[in-house]
Amino acid sequence: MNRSYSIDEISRMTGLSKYTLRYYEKENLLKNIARDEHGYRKYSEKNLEWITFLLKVKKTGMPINSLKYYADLMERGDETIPERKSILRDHQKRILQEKAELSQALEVIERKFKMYDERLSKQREEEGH
Amino acid sequence: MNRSYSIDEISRMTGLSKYTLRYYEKENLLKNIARDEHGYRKYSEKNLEWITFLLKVKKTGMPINSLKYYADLMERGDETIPERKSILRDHQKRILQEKAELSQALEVIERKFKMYDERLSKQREEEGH
DNA sequence: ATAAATCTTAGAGTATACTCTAATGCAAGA
DNA sequence: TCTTGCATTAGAGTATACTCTAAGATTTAT
Repeated sequence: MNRSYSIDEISRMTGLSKYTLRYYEKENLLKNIARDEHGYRKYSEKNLEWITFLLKVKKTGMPINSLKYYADLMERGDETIPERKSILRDHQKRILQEKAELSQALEVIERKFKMYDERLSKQREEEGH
Repeated sequence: MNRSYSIDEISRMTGLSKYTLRYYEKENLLKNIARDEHGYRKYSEKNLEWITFLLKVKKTGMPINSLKYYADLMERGDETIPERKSILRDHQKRILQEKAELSQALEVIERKFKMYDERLSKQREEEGH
């Protein structure tokens, strides 16, 4: 099972437009995409896995530039693993900070809800008298 | 204590540049900012509170347009509280989704770490023999 | 007195990440 | 055969959110 996927299949599977897939390739975020005898892109399982990983990380705020750098490291082989780990560790930290930020925002919103509910019930009281 | 703050003080307190503070005002995200006798902005505590709230929410992904709409609702008075609550509820949902996204990303990154560590220890084994 | 801070409007510039068009051409399916 | 899908390059357009400049004017601080 060494199956490959067309750009349209990958587009549907990842939610990225074909434009974006070609753009990522041009920007060197996606490398080593095979071609069939007519020059059509043939994405491998490995390609798909990388895209999936990339999207997960990108969605959590890693900019394309950093991902490009990471992709370059991957291409350079296993001796770059320590540096890749270090990039991921940094991103991990940012994710944790971001989670803290989100929790704080949830608290702030909860407080607003309470404030609004108090105001609304006061209004109803006044109407009742 | 009805103290007010200059644009420079607010800038330092919020981390927003003066440009951005003026820009937010122009975009109607910030309203009812008083002026002194020379036309200088005098931010009230209320203004500051709103900016703080706005920033917390903005940092968690609410676009300026939505915040502008929210600010408009605030201006229209208490009868818009239900709609404001609904906006905040929607944003709350997005934050929870985002938190889930972040947790998933953390897992993915953890998996990568393990993969890398295995590869590195295999390398060391091979060197050992 | 001089430098630094404030104000205004209008608009240009920057950064990121797409998104699409144009023009051209090959290939496969109904 | 005709439509649809794929390919290319180069560049324009969109959206968001700033960020800064210019030019002129007043005010405040050293």
